[in-house]
Amino acid sequence: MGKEKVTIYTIAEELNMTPSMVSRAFKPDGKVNEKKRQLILETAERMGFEQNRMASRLSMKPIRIATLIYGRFPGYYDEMVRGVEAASRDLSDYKVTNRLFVMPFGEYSQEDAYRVLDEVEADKYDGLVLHGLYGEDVAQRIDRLTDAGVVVCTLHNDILSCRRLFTSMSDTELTGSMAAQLLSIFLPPNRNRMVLFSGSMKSMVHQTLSFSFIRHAEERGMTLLRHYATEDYPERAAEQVRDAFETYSGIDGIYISSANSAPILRYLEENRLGDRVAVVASDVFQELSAYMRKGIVNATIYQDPYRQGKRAFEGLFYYIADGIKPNSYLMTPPQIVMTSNLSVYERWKNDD
Amino acid sequence: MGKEKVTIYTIAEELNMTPSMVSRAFKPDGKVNEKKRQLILETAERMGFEQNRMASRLSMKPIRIATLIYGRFPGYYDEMVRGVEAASRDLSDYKVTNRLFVMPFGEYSQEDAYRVLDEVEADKYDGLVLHGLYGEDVAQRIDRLTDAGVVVCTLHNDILSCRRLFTSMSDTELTGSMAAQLLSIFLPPNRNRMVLFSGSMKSMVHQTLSFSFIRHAEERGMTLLRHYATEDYPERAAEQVRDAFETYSGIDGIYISSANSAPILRYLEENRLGDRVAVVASDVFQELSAYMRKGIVNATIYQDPYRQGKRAFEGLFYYIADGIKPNSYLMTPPQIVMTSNLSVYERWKNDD
DNA sequence: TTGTATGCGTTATCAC
DNA sequence: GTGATAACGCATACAA
Repeated sequence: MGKEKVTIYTIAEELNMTPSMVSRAFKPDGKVNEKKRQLILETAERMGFEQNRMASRLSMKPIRIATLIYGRFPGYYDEMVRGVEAASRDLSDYKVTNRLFVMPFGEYSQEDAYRVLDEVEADKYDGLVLHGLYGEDVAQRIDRLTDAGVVVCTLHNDILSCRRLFTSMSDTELTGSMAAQLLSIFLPPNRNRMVLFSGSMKSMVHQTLSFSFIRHAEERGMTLLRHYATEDYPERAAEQVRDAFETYSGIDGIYISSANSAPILRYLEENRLGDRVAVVASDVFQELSAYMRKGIVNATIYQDPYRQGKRAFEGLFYYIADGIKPNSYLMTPPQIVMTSNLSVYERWKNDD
Repeated sequence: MGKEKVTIYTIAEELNMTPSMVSRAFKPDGKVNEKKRQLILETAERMGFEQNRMASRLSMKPIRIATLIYGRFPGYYDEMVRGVEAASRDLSDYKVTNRLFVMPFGEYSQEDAYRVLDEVEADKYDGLVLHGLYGEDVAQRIDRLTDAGVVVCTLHNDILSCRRLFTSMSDTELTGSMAAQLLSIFLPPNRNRMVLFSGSMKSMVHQTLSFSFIRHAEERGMTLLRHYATEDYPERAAEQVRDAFETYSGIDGIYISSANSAPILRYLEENRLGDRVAVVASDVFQELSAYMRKGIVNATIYQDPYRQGKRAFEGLFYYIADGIKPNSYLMTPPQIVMTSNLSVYERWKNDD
């Protein structure tokens, strides 16, 4: 079994060619006689050659990626940032670097964010991970970046009709279905009237999520009393939950499909509705943890922002470095969290 | 911000030394004047030097790791193997190779497995991932391997009182607690009598798992009628489930903490107990999937054997390559699976 | 199109 | 201890 390591030298020797010849044969645009290329590729295959991407990248110029996070909920986008940074660290030996711009929604204006895009374009970065920017303007900017040679991927949200390479997001269709099943489990026997609090209907993510939930909830025989779009504004959510309980007498369950759950849960606590109403929430952050432990929230659906961020950066790198085109959507499966496994997801306590 | 890449050359130049000097300063046993070493380390820190492990590994000799899987349930150990292979692939650029020995329990004897250990020792592998071997003999063999310079980690199960470096396994304490909560949720109202079917009590894994479950179940007010240890034998499980329902009249719930669930579920189906008895099972494999879809199983706890395998190999590599000592236990958190998210875990359908 | 020479960042070897 | 020099495996500018 004494199989020697097979390199481009081994192959070159076997074929009486030079190593550079072999090297070039693997680059799609390398200048090589097509016949020889075929020959090289075949014998490489036969000899069990495996490119050492390490040595390869070592002799190539560094890859520069920028990450712009225009985030709403710190507990959420912090995790995405951690994921991006983890990927960047894991791949740093391949000479990729990440330039990170974290701009919380309240502290920075949209103009500030656009200025970063300018910089990314001017500095000719190789790739961009983009989160939290929406709308037609952004679509155009992304196309401009793409034309300038910057590969763009969006994180957590997609931006339609533009030439971003892919989107790394949570599987919203799946999330809706899981939420429906969870809520149906926690609903009191023979009771099935519930309310949905979602994010903004201008966002694709929340659209598909809401749609999926409603569909699956109906399949399970639940009745949707009302769908409130909180638009990610806490005050809005506070008003709406009050409205809900004033308008409808028998609310048995609530699904909060965005991270904007605190005002709603506070209302439930203050009005001692905790064990009368089944609640399924989204994500895991400090405030929510507390409500879970108090028994206000029965379960929550963790969207794994860490993994979303990680996969975004990785996808970008593998495309830029190796030309491996990822699927248009990298869907990260969400996970079910209840009190028994809550500690696993309280990342601010762990240090892994 | 035009920070040049800082390499050992940059540092050497700064200090009027040679690159070799700098390189040696980072190796604990490198021959360097202690004062100079300090100086080098400090300026490296100051200049923001980051070792390129890629270039480093490139000039070092390959690392050889062997993986021995003496597995019981194909659906389970196949996933572990996939995880090990994924890690091996991801790290292959660092010149690590994996020699894989998969020996199904029925087809191979313990002697066959021991022979592999001999080979690993004789061939002076750098590391070994070991799964499915138990007992005092193995402990001694592991110590011998360790003395011979082979770093050993165990996968899925620990082996006590031996000098294995670490164990990669699922978090059994957590699993027990999750199982208890899940079962309590699915139990019919005001009913709480349940039975536990576990693996062998000779195995640490199943001991702590059972113990954790029983403790948490009691905390939640459930009554354990009986604890059967199926010893991983299907026939045994079949007998025991019959015995259980003949002996106890009001069984409300069942937790099956091992992968040996098929005979039990078949019994439930044949006797139309599906919607009278709440069932929480373990892992995800084809047969179980079917029972979930039929409504016999309410939920299952996925132990993520893929990740367990991946982390085992990675841990070994990082220790051998960089001397980074992992925790004694790498605990992989289990995940909750119900019909709505079942498809995510049906790996035999997916090809990621 | 093909070959040569050089570089990528680090370690190992072997003189000094 | 210290300093040259040759690897490691591959890509590429440049010459042929």
